[in-house]
Amino acid sequence: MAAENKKQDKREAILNAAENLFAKHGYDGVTLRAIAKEAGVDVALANYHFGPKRDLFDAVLLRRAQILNSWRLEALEATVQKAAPNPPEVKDIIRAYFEPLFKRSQVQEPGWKSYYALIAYVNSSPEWGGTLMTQFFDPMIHRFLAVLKTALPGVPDKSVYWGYHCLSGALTLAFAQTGRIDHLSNDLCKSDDLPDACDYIVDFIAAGFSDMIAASEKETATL
Amino acid sequence: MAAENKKQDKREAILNAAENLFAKHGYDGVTLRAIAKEAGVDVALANYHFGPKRDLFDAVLLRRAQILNSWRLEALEATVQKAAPNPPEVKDIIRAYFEPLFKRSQVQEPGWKSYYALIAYVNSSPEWGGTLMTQFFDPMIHRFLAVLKTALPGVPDKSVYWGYHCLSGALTLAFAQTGRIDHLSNDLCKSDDLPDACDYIVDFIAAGFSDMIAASEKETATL
DNA sequence: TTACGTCTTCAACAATTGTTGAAATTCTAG
DNA sequence: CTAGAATTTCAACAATTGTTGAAGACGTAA
Repeated sequence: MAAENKKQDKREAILNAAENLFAKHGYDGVTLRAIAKEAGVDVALANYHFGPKRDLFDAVLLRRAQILNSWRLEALEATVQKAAPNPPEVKDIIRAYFEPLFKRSQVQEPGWKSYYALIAYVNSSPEWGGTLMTQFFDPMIHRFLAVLKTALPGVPDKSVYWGYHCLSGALTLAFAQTGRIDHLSNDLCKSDDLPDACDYIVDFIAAGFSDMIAASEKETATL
Repeated sequence: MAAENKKQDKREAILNAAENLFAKHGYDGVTLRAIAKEAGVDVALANYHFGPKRDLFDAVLLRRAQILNSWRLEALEATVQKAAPNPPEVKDIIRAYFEPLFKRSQVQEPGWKSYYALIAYVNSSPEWGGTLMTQFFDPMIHRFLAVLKTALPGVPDKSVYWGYHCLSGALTLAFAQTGRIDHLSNDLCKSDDLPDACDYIVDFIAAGFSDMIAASEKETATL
């Protein structure tokens, strides 16, 4: 069985090994020899398939990026459709942003977990956070922000962007799965139980945005 | 002038260079030779003062950790005192957690900015996020959580801890100063303008916690 | 089979890594 | 000034790094 994947077997094995190791130790913390060893493959093969080390890193990032974007855009547009012609509820928009990443059955696979940890590494790296995230995820995020603004009439853009910053930070830290929240909470919270984390984070973030509406209403009332 | 700091001049120069470079490129992305060059010092000197590379990394982290903890505990206890015998407002507690890091004049120095970026790197690293952060910051954080719980009566601990997760994620991403929010917002938000970021983040996070009170009251009302 | 293009390994390269012992310099106490 | 200690540099080490060209193994179509 599974005879069809034999051809690109080792190529995929290299990507998997690289994904896992880069996520754990960062770009510079991983050697091509470590990747080759974990993939059960000679060192030179990585260079043959992907070129220099840096290109392999990009290949790992790219492999799952479009899948991720399509999951989220799909959920977002469904939310928009459902509420039309009104704008969706804030919480439904936030849910559309998180749930595809946290509640699909696939995301419990080690491959996706490694990928998430890798995204966390990239997003909080001063070296690549600005450029690589932009390159892979910006169109999806701009669509998300546009929809979010329709649900937050009268709220200044600056507040929305800083709100997104908080959202992104919470998401990034969840992706990192450092086990820190487990330790702090005496294992009341499990950082690798993504579906469970999702509900709490969505509630918290949605409340932050919803409060902006109340604040802006209060402000206009006093004018 | 400044004759007194001559003795430990180069030792400090090594710490400063290491802080700056580790923050930018991570532990494995920096060589001792790069640190020595930036410090204007021979390679061997780092080893003489700090031992192996890993110990230098710890020394960098340790140098400012206690200062940070004392700033925050000071602000927190002042908030507690002011409100006594009642628990403080949620927003005042959050403010005590953020403002010492964002609004002191010192924190605009490049040294502190590098240190913050380094904390961001450590906190979101699966390799060290669990252990190093615990080692340096846990007592302060537990005190903070204890005070926060007094302001959130009836709120389940699990919600509080996940709320802290969101808080920590937002703070960590702000520390990283990747410039991403600048780009997303067309420079409406500046990731290196920490005092400005502080107000928005505090409002957002405080709203997330405050909403827990409303949610728990609603729940008990329906019983 | 044979021949050919793709995939994989082997062996080796120049460069760089963290670390160390000895020499040179600077500081400090008497 | 002098002796001894602390600091700093110099030179070199064994190990590891990413990369490469040639040789081998594999699959496939004639």
